[in-house]
Amino acid sequence: MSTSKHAYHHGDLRGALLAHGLRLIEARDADTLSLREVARAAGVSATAVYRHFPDKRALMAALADEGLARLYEAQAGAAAAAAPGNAFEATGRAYVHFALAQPALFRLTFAYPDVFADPAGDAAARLLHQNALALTGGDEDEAKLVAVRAWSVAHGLAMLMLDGRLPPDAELIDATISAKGLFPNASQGSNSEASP
Amino acid sequence: MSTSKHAYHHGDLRGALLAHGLRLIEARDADTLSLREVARAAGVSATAVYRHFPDKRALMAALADEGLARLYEAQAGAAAAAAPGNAFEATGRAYVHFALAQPALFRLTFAYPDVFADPAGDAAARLLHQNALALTGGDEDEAKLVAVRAWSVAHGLAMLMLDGRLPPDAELIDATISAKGLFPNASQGSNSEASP
DNA sequence: GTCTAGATGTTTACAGCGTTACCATGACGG
DNA sequence: CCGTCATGGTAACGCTGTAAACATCTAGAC
Repeated sequence: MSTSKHAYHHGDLRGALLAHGLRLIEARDADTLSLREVARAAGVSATAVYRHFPDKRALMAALADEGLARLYEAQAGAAAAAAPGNAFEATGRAYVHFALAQPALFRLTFAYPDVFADPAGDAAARLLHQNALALTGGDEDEAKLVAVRAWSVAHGLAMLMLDGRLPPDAELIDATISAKGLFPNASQGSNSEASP
Repeated sequence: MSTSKHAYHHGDLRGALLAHGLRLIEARDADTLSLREVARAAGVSATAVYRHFPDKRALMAALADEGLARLYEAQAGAAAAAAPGNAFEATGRAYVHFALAQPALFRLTFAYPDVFADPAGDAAARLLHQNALALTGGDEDEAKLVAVRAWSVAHGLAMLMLDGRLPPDAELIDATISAKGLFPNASQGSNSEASP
């Protein structure tokens, strides 16, 4: 564990590869990140990567893991900062804004299905489920459906905006991700400003 | 116009390339179609493609055009076959089912934003707008929002299923793409929801 | 009919990619 | 001190998209 800068052995090449990979993909629009480019950024030969990841897919999946974690953080932060009744909408807005802010990372996050047993994925799913449950007043079956719909709306809106099919306007996001518009007859429990 | 099998000049290489490209991409899961593979399938050298398309992107965009046309046909067919009140839901279901049936073509369709001035895109947008307008009872502003929401739900659900985030169940599609669930207070004017 | 110009095809080549086989270095346990 | 093994590098293979130069067929002018 030398951690010296000019060591033949890197010390923590795996971490360095992930860090450089994230740095590279954040300043990018499409997910055109190459294994060789990441190795180059880390100042290492391309084949050195294979000592830490079996193939490119594994490297990208690790980056996708980190992307999912950041997406969850953005959502959780937005939910915590929002008023109690607006937490669900806030997470949805944060989801789409995250996608627009870091398009390549967002795409990468969903391009690699290996993120199944990911803790961040679990946390995000839990947050979504809780929000849905609050909206349905405890109805489990209805909450599952609401969760799928909410996720689909946010994900679809993000994708269509990223793909240039819809204008990436903040107002359009707000209007689309609207609990009142999407789930008008929900939440006898915790709704704040229900229709009079 | 020889159309003989051994002609030096192909006759309609552009059309042949598109046909072979579509045939190849239909039997595929990811959008990993290469220009050289299409050329090989057409029995032609790779660089011959450049006499008909400026680069690979243009070839893929042309394939995406055809994909969009087929997606629209699937939707229009489903709308025509459905009962009058269920046309909107039917188009949404057809959208997701098309994505599941031809994942690579569906992905390709949205991966190339050059399909802006496409007639099929216009037709699909018109169909969506009409369906939304019927649901809102003529309210234009509300119809635009409903259209965006419906598109987002269908597109997001399709993408999440293609990416292995949601199980590709027909029942889940039916339950999610439900006009009663998504737009419960529709078809009666529905203007009790306007924002402040 | 012949000639010529342009459209359409081929061959060759180049740089970049992911990946494998093999070699080099150096950290660590005996 | 020395061997072993994790961790690095080099060379090479087949693939990709694409440019340059060359070949062939077609179409119109005379």
